[in-house]
Amino acid sequence: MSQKKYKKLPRSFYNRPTLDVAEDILGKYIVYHSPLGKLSARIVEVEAYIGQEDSACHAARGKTKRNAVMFGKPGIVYIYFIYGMYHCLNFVTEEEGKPAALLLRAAEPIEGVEIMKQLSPGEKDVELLSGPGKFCRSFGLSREQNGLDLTGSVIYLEERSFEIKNIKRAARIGINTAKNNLWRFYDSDSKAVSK
DNA sequence: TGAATGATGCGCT
DNA sequence: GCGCATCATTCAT
Repeated sequence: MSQKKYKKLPRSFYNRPTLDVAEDILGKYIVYHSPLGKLSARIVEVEAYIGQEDSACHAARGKTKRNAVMFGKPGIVYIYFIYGMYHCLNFVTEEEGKPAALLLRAAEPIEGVEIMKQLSPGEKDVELLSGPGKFCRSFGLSREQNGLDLTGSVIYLEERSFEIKNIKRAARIGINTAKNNLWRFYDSDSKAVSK
């Protein structure tokens, strides 16, 4: 299977202020070599969660077993279980010791669409990844993938093009505190943004 | 078409 | 126990 060699994003991409990474990550491609086959998608929506200054962040009240990877190196995957049936995928940002991450909320399916449909039966293509819980379900991600390194070969981000994005900012969804922080970033041109 | 609600497990007070 | 970085379904307007 020959194809163009794309640039895998290095750890330095994640080792920056989280809000900067949030803007830059829109339009990037996430690639996951799952047990079922290769999956990829174009990122169109993320939210920032930034440790100390953010009461809505899981890490705001200190390090625990659950949020430990947020305190570690940038460029690591943080996956947690929520509402008894869903998982959410995050990318750890900022230097080691400073807990911060980006929640991947939505993406457009690119490769492995048939596998995603198998994991999320009955969904229309554009809805397969249009929400954080749906993304993890369609990608087959769970806590077993927590802590994976984005600079490895299993899951990583790629730069594939420099297309124009129409980036909008808004308040985060499903959050009760720190509503004044407009830390949800999304591409308003995309039909795959969450509801 | 928008608001309310049930499903369901786990981490924290 | 309670609340949660969700989603699909039900019910009311």
